[in-house]
Amino acid sequence: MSSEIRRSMPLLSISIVMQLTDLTARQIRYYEEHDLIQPHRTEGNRRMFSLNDVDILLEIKDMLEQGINMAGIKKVFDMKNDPAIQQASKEVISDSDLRKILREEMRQAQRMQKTSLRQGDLSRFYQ
Amino acid sequence: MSSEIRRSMPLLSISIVMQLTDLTARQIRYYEEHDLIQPHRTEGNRRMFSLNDVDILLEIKDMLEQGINMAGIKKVFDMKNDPAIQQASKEVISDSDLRKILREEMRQAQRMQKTSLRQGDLSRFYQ
DNA sequence: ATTATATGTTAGAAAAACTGACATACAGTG
DNA sequence: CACTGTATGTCAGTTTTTCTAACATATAAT
Repeated sequence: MSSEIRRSMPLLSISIVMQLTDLTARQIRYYEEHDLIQPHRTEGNRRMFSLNDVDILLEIKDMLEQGINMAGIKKVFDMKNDPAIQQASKEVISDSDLRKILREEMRQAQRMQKTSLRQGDLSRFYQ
Repeated sequence: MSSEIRRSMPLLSISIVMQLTDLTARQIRYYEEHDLIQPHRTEGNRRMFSLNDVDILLEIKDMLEQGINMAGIKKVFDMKNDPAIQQASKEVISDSDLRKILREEMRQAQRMQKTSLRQGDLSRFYQ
């Protein structure tokens, strides 16, 4: 999809992403360390972020504020990328893991709603 | 207009603008020197460009390739910003200046067409 | 032949970003 | 209560990026 290509263009330096997300450089790098984002690198090894990355960072921020930890956030993103898990089909996640995630999601249900809204926050920056 | 605000947000470093426009840093700074763009500055004095700036740079590039010089480009932008000149009304530009510009525009008419298209080139980067 | 224009190149300085290490607040657990 | 793990702060030393200013140069205009 060409719109994916656009939104995934690595145009933004870390300082701009800090402003856009209100996260510290430390936090952004930490989330990368945990594989939640994979910013592009320049020849000189500087991180370059796409608008997609910024969206993801805003989601991470919201979920953290809701008390979900890295592991939980990772699972949530995994679920997004693989709808199969929603059918509880061939997923490689243990039953206890799955129950844990679902329980968490239940408990945070209303606030998750707020998260979904928050996701759209960045739309004002492109188009 | 809020869409103006979006497109005028200074998000891009000069190296990214170089990639996007295929201009050198020297060229970009030279055009700024001639007041064709006014990039924002960080606290540390680094230039930060908006998508609008990039569009303008692409227009400058096209016009230069068509043989229009800085002065001509300046006038073209002035005309854009002040539609009054199109009516040849209260403009502060001398008659000879005006004739010169118009002659230039005539001669480059077909290619100016191409320029207008070129302006839209960047649309693929936002939305 | 001279001048002006647009751009290249270089040097030295300053800002921004990187990694890695150590510090710490807070939550959860035995 | 002491202990541990998690997410983040902070600092040091280094590298990359960007800045200005100056000088060089090719091409076009006079």
